[in-house]
Amino acid sequence: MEIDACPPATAANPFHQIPAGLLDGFVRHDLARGCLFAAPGDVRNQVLIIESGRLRVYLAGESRELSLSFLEPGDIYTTHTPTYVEAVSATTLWLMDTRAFARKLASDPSVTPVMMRVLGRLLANAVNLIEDLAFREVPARLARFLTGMAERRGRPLDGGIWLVPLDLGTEDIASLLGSTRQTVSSLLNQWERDGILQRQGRRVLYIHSLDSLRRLGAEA
Amino acid sequence: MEIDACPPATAANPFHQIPAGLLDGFVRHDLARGCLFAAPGDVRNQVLIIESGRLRVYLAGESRELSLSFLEPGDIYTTHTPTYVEAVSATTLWLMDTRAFARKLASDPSVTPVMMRVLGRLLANAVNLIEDLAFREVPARLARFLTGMAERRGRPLDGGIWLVPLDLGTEDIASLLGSTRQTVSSLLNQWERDGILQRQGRRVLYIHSLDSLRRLGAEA
DNA sequence: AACTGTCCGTCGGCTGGCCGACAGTTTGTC
DNA sequence: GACAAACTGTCGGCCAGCCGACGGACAGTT
Repeated sequence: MEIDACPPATAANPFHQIPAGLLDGFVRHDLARGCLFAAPGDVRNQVLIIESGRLRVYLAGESRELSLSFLEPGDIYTTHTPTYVEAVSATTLWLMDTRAFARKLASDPSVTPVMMRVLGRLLANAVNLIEDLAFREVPARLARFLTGMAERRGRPLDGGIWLVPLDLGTEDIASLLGSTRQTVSSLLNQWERDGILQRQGRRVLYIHSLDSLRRLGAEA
Repeated sequence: MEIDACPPATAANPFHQIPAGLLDGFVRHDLARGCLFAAPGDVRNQVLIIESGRLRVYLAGESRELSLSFLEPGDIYTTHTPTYVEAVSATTLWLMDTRAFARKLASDPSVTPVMMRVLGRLLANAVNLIEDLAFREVPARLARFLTGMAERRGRPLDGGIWLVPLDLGTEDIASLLGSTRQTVSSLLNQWERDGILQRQGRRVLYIHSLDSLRRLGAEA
């Protein structure tokens, strides 16, 4: 699962690496934690750039939600797509109307490659998620999610053990995988019994055999 | 299902409505029927414009394939995403390297909106497909696919009946929906027995009750 | 300590729909 | 018009995993 739930920590805020000219015409805006910023069906289409905080992009069905990605400082997104966007923590971002942005693109071609890269990355993420949903079963998705977390966030300890901070509840993980709390719960406990991993409290995960997880993730 | 398996029918080949300047720098190329044109992991990224014929864009798992879209004359695509692209029938297309195309974009800003629209449409399709896979069951997906075809391609006849050209086999439809031939076949036949629709040969579909289909598509 | 809200583990039932199999039908080709 | 190749309809077996239910563990709060 290539969901970007947990990008690598960077010392500097990547927002400040954005070329100054790009922000011309954007308006600064603050969102409180928990604020729903956009929903499918909104008339206004906007381009947004995150300065600080964290946004969650997700789809909602009858009784389930599926998270597509988490936006972090420096990320650019557009509400063109019919998704919900919600502030997971207090967030500062810069906004511009899609129409106005299109005019900006026409007048300043240097913006184009940035935009292309943004769209390309969104598209690649979406395709990866489609592959997961269409071809992989829940155990494989969970295993891939965990190995991804370990690679991005984990710290290796002695004896091939990895310490992975994990500040998501069972339900949150399930929502990232397009599965349910119960299924994820029983898989995690099964693997704990198998000695593949170990949960420590609610925020920390020890992975004893990353290889086993990789094998599980490659299956099906 | 908003998959663009079937863009709006136009009397003339839509390829010839493409502004002449857009093709500058592209190279004409012919593909035989069945030819695999691109696969994930290819180093070359290309932009392609279809002149005639038909291409299928798809993902492949262990033993199943999922079609993302069928490309028809006038369509533009880019192999940026890790997908397979295959000629379903003999196809003539115009190619350009992504790098070169980026330079073209920079020098001729009028191309940008076209490209943005292409990427935006791909992204919207992908998100819709994710929603379908995550939240909707096969009957709802099929119903939405059919109503989409009717809206885009269909012609209303007398008595609320719609004539919808449909040159896809059962298997093709199933692959667009992430389902199987058997399931789609039995659903279509069930609905035919219910009087909702009627298949005429392999290329034409009559929809007697678009409302029923809409209701089926809204379910789950 | 009792009360309450939130989260986790586990079980059994139920079902959507995948899969294999096979027969029947249409289409294309020589 | 005959033969192959490709497509379609249908059935039954089977299983991943959703869903509801319930009890236990851990906070807080009074």
